[in-house]
Amino acid sequence: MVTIIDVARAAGVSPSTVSYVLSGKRSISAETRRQVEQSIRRLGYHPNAGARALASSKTNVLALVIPLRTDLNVPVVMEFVAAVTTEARRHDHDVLLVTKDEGPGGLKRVAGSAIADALIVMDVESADPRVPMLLALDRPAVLIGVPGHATGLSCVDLDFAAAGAAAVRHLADQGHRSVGLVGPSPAVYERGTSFADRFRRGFTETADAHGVRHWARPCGHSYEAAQACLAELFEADPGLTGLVVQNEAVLGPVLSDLRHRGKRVPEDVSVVAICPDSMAENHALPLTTVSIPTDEIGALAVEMTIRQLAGETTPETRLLSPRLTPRASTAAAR
Amino acid sequence: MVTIIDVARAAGVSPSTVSYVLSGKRSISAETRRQVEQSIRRLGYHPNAGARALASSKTNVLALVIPLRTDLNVPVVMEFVAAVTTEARRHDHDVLLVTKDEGPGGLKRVAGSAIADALIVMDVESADPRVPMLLALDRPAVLIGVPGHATGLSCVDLDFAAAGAAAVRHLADQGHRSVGLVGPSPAVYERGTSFADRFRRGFTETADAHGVRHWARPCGHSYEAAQACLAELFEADPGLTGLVVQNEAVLGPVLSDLRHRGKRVPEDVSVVAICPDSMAENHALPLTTVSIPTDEIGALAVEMTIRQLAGETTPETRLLSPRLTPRASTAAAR
DNA sequence: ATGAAAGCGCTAACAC
DNA sequence: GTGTTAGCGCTTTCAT
Repeated sequence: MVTIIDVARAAGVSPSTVSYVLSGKRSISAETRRQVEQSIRRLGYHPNAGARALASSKTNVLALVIPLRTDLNVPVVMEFVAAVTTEARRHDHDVLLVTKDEGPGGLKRVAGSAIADALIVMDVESADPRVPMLLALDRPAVLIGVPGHATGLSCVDLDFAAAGAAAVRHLADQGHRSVGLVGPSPAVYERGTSFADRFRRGFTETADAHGVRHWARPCGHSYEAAQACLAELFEADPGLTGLVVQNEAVLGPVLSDLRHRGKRVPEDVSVVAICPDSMAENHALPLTTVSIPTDEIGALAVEMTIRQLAGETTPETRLLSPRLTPRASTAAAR
Repeated sequence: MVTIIDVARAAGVSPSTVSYVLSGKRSISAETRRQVEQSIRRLGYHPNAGARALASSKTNVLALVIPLRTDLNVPVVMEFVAAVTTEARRHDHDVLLVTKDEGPGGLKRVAGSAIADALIVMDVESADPRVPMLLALDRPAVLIGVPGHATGLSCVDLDFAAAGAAAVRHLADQGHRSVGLVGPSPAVYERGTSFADRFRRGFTETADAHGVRHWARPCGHSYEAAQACLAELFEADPGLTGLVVQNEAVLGPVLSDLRHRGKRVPEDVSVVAICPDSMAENHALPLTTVSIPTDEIGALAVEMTIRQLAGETTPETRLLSPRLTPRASTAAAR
């Protein structure tokens, strides 16, 4: 193994000089820098992460806590993971994966063993035991999603209330007078994952404000669940002409069940999907969406984490404004 | 921060004794162990990962290299990530994420900085520049998937040739005389990701062996691509009655396009899907599958890695036997 | 602008 | 069965 001492010897300088060339924390003569950099390259030197962490108390690693459940949209989770990892590298950090099923203990383990400098936590629930743990840990931390009530932790998320509102407004503007929401699975509501409630609130309030009749139903991830959900919605109002689907996993089933019912999209029913844009364009019919900007959210989470690591201390909650992209699945009500 | 010295003092023993209690590397009297364990708990001690890594040259971290591309099945990738992470924890290891786009340099960085003890690499291509790098690195490494030709690296994967064979055999046994393969996207074939070729070979050879006519086509991830793919297949043989879909992303589109063509499943066309079981059961029609056992593959990859870390040195390639589960999407040919 | 040296917290000989 | 101690490779004062 090549150490900093090998490099120092080869360059004819002291180890500390090599360290300073690497960190840029003090000025180095051009000639020395050249020598050192050349030796580093020639020897193929890489600073030892453990030694560095021990000496500096910084690992340059961010822990990312991901949900394992399948009642969430797996591809969406994967997009977050990719976005966070990519952005972390951009800031010279690595990402350590922690699974949600480790619970608060997992966070404690990571913080206690100083294996990561900060934590990014996904899929936070309303009374999530990890929130008090994060507070107690007193490490830089950012939540992707927001817990039920303010906690003093930094959060990033799509403004789901505004997203729900945008979806309904789009339909209302097109003359729809009765709309249905195909929501996330019941389990998501039950454990109080707030994005579901926030979205439904935006949906409901905006529909009320526009005098639009509205029904909201959770929906499991199977075809049968989607079928049952639509059955309920159309039973509640056979005249329903607008559908908002906040459950990307059943987009396919919803669209085919509509077909079975003899409802054409968008002639008979307009459909707005809430999902990443990448998932809206590969359907038989390109879907009007309120997009979930996973890249932006992931990148922002990392930026906020890095800023906390740099000393910024006041927690902030950033809710990104939704963007609705009209495509072929919505049209004016007849 | 609580250090091993604090624990030692509290327990009235030396630091090394605490270390040995933790590692179990020498015998400790019951009483001493009790004292130490109690102090550890009382003080909330966690060994510092950096210090440990520095002193022992072991990080207890596995690097997992994941593809970011979307021409692979994202949910499948996510399942691997989850399986690897879960199994790693079972062996007291953590997982560090590295993205494929870092290329060979990423592997070098991870190995060079000793930030992980071993590497697990997904989505290996036929002339993958990461293979020679892995060989040069001389660290424990396991590939999920197999490169074009033997490399001296350990590999785990589904036996895709056998999977292709099983799918065709199932159809042939039901009396189908002409079958089509909806394959992964062209890009997957182009970069020589071998699972696609191995599957197609199993498909082709088995069809030949059974005297079954066969056509294979790659298929992009959009609805249009699926439509075009089926158009080509049915143009090649309008009498086609068996379809093998090795592209989970277009399962929905394929099924709806079949409907548009007036082909009922399974009355007119039988469909076998290659995908994780979790993805086969949520369709309008439960699908006959050859399942991709992501959990097993991921867990096995970790086990093989851990075994290498324990000193096992001979590389091995493990191809898991496919399992076909008949469901409602296949039936006897009329 | 550079060097010397004291740790960072732990493991693993080496003692007894 | 337990204690002592020399590093592991780096960062960062403190000197000059």
